[in-house]
Amino acid sequence: MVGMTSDRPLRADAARNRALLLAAAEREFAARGLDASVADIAARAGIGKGTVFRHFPTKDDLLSEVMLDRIGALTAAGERLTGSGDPGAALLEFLTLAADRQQNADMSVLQEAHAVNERLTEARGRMFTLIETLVTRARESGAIRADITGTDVVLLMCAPGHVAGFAPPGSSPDLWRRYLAIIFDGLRPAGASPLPVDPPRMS
Amino acid sequence: MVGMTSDRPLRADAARNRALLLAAAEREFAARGLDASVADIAARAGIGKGTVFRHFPTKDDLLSEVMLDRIGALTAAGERLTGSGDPGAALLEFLTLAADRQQNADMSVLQEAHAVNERLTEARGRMFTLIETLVTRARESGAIRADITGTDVVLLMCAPGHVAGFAPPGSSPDLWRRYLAIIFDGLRPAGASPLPVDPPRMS
DNA sequence: CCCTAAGCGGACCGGCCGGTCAACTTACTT
DNA sequence: AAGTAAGTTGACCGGCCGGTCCGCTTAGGG
Repeated sequence: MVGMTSDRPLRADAARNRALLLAAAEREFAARGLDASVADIAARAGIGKGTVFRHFPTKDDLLSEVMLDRIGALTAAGERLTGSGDPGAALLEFLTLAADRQQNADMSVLQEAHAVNERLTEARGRMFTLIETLVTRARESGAIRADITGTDVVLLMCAPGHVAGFAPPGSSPDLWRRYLAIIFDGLRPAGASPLPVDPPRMS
Repeated sequence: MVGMTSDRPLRADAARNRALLLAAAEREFAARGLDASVADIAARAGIGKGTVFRHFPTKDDLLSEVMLDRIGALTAAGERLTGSGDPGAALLEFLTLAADRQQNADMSVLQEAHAVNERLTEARGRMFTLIETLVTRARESGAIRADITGTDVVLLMCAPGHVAGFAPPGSSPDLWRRYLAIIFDGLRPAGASPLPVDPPRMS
């Protein structure tokens, strides 16, 4: 019996604290990346540090759970787009959703993938498959150039948020949209120059 | 008398150690970013940790010196390109040099600019001016679209290395060239879509 | 209402890291 | 060759962080 998670239902206060904790962790990781400390997360949630470790045996487990939520939501939204009549617009919409996450560049934490949590890698795989589908359709419809692969898009999807993160503090919180537009233009067939290196293969 | 650095010439062994230290720091920062520890840098250089702090009062000062070297070399190379007859190619060549730095994504450390070292901000400013020049000429020659500013390029210049850094371990060390080509295509006039947000203003 | 197990929390531990220091070594001067 | 200032070094310090633990609180069933 490996992997059984639900022994019994959570007590009411525990469930509330767990939700507070996850929300706080999401905000804290978004703001400070992997350097966010467990103590700070606990403080932001208004609970004790020990309680964090009661809910998640490890900081990495907490991070995994947060990422799982995000990836799940993004994948679900993306899957709803696969039926769109305009594959190019669908891919752009998906990338917009992916880069949005309140202009944080931390979704990239996903890609580092230190925690090899089983459920997380599975969710990752599901999202990669989705992206492959969106990219294939966009490619076949002529919306993006022929030599772009799903892996390319996986690697590029967090770049707008990351790039915009370097802007000086006063800048528009929507700046990532500017760089998404530029990068997506680079994926279009118009005026495409030949690409010098083969795309990587994802594990 | 503020800013006088050269009281007297360094002793021979001290000069040698300083060079070893800077080389080791460059490699270590490139490999592990800001998380590189002073002890590891010292070990890589084959010197004691105390010696590091004799040469640089602070880890940030050491980092600043390394960045200063890099920015200086890159700026010098870039200034040699401003005379080129093909402004578009000159900009692309500059971006290639910038992203190259052995495919490390850590040049971005520059942009975070925690250390407000006076010389470093000056070097930064000189490089920004250079980039502005290269971009203006490329824009006026029609090599890149009209709505791209120097600031855009400053923010985008490290993206290829950063993006390629997420690729699985076995990938080509030249993968950044692929993403530089894609992003640069996004800067070209052909098939450009209107940009949704104004560019930021650099301090 | 009361009992108990589930949940909570903060003091505590070991390890790491940036930075200091005083004892030791070594390159240059005369 | 000898003196000395410059340079080196590793033990050491304080602070932070992930993770543990045990005494306390409280939800919720009977």
